[in-house]
Amino acid sequence: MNPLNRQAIERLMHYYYCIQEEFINLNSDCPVLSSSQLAKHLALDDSQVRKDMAAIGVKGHRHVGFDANEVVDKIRQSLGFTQNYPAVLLGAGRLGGALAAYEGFNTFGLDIVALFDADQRKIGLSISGHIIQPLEQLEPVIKRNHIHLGILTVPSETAQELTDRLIKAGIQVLWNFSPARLSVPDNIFIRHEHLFVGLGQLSYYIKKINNPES
Amino acid sequence: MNPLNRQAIERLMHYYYCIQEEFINLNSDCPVLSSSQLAKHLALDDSQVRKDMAAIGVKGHRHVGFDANEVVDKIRQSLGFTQNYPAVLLGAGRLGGALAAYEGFNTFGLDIVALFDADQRKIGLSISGHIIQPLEQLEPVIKRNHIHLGILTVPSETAQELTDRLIKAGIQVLWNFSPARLSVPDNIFIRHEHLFVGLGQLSYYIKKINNPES
DNA sequence: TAGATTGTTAATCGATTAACAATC
DNA sequence: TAGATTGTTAATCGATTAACAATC
Repeated sequence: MNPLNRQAIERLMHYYYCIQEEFINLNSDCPVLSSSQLAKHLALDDSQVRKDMAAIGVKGHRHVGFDANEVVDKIRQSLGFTQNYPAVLLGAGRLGGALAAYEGFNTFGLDIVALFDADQRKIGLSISGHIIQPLEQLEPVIKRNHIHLGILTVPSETAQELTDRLIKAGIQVLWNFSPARLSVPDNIFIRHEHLFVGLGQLSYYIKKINNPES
Repeated sequence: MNPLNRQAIERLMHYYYCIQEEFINLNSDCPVLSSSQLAKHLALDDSQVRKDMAAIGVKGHRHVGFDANEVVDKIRQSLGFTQNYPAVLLGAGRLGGALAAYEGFNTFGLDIVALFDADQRKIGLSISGHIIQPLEQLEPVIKRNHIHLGILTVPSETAQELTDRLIKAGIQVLWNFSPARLSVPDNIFIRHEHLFVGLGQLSYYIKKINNPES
């Protein structure tokens, strides 16, 4: 199977969410969707949808469409949701707490097994079933549980230092919510959720509302 | 001035953050940067940087580079950070609280003036100086303060309904943190922070670690 | 001056869209 | 069957990269 590029993975995620919301369990036990239906929901071209289906090995039925359950299964296989993967979360503030408490992520295989915080006063507190641990426990917990994924919801000042510790302890995939641009070795995969980037678009659009000609 | 596309705005935001971190106030009161320096920091091509500078009207100096302060100023003007813009935030949960409390957004002109929640028990509580108000106050607050931007950190079940109310009340720009795909009229700008999309990439990469050949 | 850097045009690249034969 | 839908190749489009003259 050819590797999936960034855009394809993003589209697959939208298909996955959309199909479960709109096509599954509505009024049929064998729901069917056509490429043009799905394309319309997500504002894509229908041949794009058919290419993506081919990329994950779903065969459609001419004159009928694709089997919605099969599409969902193949997306789960292609993106790896069939196996749960454990993660550590660093920074048990409001954002970290929100991520730890959000159950919707389970659907995608994510299993946050441990929370850490530098603030001594938070140690021992519990967020939706997880006890906040001190950073000294970071390395043993990662090794004991064979964890590959680290989630960073810490202030940008400590983000690089903690990233280095995570990588040293064996973490290979990072999900960064701090505004910091972190440097990591080539073999480490890092996804940044740089929320401030979105503000650029919002601000630009608001400026245009107030100032239509410029 | 030509309109800026999505990618250009995103790059400008990274320039803005990077320049303030790395170039300003280090050891000079007239800091200078070359397109290749900036490009290296952000893993871009240097001609891309020069094109972006041209797009926002910054003139470089041959043999020298660009004036860092001028670049920052022109980005602020181009994206509209020079004027603060007020916003309402709906959903004072952990994520909403994190956004309301994050001061870094002020740098980009964002000013969250009011928090709302459907939960009666939260009404009157305060998050970093903002009192949580009941949803009945939504329309009068938006109109009184001439607010254009609405931030949604509510569960996906109520997201569409609240979106409709916001638009009716005059909101033209939306920042959506719920996983819902919301339908809005063509003249409304909406930016989705669909965090679950990132999980697709993380999961796919973790699968490849465990399973390198496939 | 020579070397370095911008500014801009041309070339390349990759992703998206269009088209259409195959076929149920 | 006729109409609808897939599967796939070709065409288009837009963004990125390369190249290089201008010049401080």
